[in-house]
Amino acid sequence: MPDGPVLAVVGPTATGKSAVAIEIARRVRGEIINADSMQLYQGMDIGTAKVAPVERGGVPHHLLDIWPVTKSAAVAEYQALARATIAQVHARGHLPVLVGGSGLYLRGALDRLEFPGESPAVRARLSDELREHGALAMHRRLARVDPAAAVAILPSNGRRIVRALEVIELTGGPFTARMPGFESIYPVVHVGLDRADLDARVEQRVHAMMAAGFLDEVRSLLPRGLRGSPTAGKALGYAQLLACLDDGGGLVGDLGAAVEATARATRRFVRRQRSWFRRDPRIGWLDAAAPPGEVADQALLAAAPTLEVCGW
RNA sequence: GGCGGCGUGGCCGAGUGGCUUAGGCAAGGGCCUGCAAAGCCCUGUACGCGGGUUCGAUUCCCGCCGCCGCCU
Repeated sequence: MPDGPVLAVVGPTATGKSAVAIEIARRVRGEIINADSMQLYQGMDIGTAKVAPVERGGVPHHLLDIWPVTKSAAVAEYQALARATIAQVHARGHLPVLVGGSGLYLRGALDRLEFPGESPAVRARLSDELREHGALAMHRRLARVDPAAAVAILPSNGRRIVRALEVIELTGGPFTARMPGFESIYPVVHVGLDRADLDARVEQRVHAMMAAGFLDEVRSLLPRGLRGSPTAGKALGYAQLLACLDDGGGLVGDLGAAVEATARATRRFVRRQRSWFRRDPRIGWLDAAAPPGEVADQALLAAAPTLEVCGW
């Protein structure tokens, strides 16, 4: 008996994935599983465009608000959680609908991907060394212990060099810097959403977020340790707004400039997301400019053969 | 009308008589196995117009146009 099917709704931010996913879930008794690395955090609602409970249309949502803002995100951990959640949804006889724009998280959940271990202590030490000696020196070291990895990782990419050295030190084996092929462990239907007017929507959305109290949200996260948190504090908008606030929540920066910077950074992010998803041949793209209900119908039409094979 | 300054690639902004001609931002493309809304890489021959000087001008000279400031 094959595993149950999974529907993945992917694509760049601000494209309307959440609404479409809810429409899909309503039609097929689906349950939504978040695949957005930042919506995993508690208290980050407005800035991550998290769907409010009342707007979820009675559809169960999983893996939202599971981490405190201070926690450093971890794909491997997410992978385990996502797979466990998928199994639970299957057990209920429902369709898991994975929604999000975090490419690596999506692949971690759905694809044959295994993450080697991590050690905060080793990582911290290597990061210190990186700061002290620079990326080039670290890259030379990597070249000595794992020439293949050194070839795959650019000498300027300190972060990946550190991770490679960390894995090598932990496992004693070489670091595989190559992503495996696109091979899912479930029968997955990948639905990609995109639209031509994204830049304008991003601009609009940032302003809407500000009007909805984004700044106060960031303020409220100050005592919870948002500033200086390794992952959450670097999220789009949060980083820019944080720079405008002192530790007491007082406004010390140019808010207008921060908003513009956020919109710009988001546009750049959209480009990176497109470049990531573009090369995944499994994704079937739909124009998200149509109403969510229609897009959902199209998505289910595309998914029908796979669902049928799985006995849906 | 006079005097002075300016006019550089989408924007900002250095600079130079020739040595493929800064930099930043924006934009586009790409990479990506544990911070991934992160991190990293690649891509721009432009000097207002017309003459002149010169082997050679975006850089010097003259004129014109435009902008800015001051003066009358």
